[in-house]
Amino acid sequence: MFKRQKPVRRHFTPSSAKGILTEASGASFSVEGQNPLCGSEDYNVKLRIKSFTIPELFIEIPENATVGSLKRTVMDVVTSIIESGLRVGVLLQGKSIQDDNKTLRQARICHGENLENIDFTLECEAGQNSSPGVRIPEEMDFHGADAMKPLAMVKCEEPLSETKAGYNSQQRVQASPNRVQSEHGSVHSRFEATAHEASASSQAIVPVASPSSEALAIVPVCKSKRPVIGQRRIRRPFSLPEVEALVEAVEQLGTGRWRDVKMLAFDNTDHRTYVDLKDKWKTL
DNA sequence: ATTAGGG
DNA sequence: CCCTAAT
Repeated sequence: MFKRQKPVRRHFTPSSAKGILTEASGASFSVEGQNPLCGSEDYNVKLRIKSFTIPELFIEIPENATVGSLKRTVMDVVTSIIESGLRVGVLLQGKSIQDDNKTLRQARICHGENLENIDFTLECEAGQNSSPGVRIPEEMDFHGADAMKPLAMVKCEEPLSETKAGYNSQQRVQASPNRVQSEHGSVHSRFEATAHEASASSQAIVPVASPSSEALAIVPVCKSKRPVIGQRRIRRPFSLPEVEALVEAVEQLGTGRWRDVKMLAFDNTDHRTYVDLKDKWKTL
């Protein structure tokens, strides 16, 4: 007989998301110098970020997994990136601009400069500032991801430590435009996922790019959940696909077997516990 | 660790 | 979603 498998903690490591500017050929912001207001010194630099793209998402999932679980896995990765708290970084010519007090002009982000190589990066917060009210934009625009070039892969490993509490990482990721290449090798690892009969296990690895230099030391991952204990989880309304998956699972298993429902339909969805599923069913 | 319900 | 008593 087999005992029910215990829930495995999976780590989807969010690593990075890069902001790319796309416009015609790659970079996508337009810089214009105008000076509507003042004198000769007042130019406005217009930077338009059309979309944020996740450089490369590397997911390893068994062939017998369902398309739905694949989608949820991807969603989980993306969500955890956002959920973990993000900070914006600016890189010009591959160099990270650290001094927040510089004016754009001092940082050379201004009219007359070559702004073809500016990058906006999204970095995970080191866990300290988790604002309770972090919202997850349900409609973040990630299109165009396939246009990116792989940069570096980060490997996510299962922390030896047990709890999520211990990981605050500054996983930062960078993105660099296609032109920037780094010569880092890519490594990836898998997580132990428990697979069961038909249950699908999946591991997701998120790549990170380490661009130019120092700024990014990549670190494992923080389970995306903030280490802060008593933190109330952010509210994440069930999406239609989730509701459908829940309904289908309950149709098969019935009520009262939430752990199985979780395994059947949400096995790779870390943020939905069987208690959550039970609660959702209650409100349906 | 799970289930079942109230908070 | 959280908290918990009861399994």
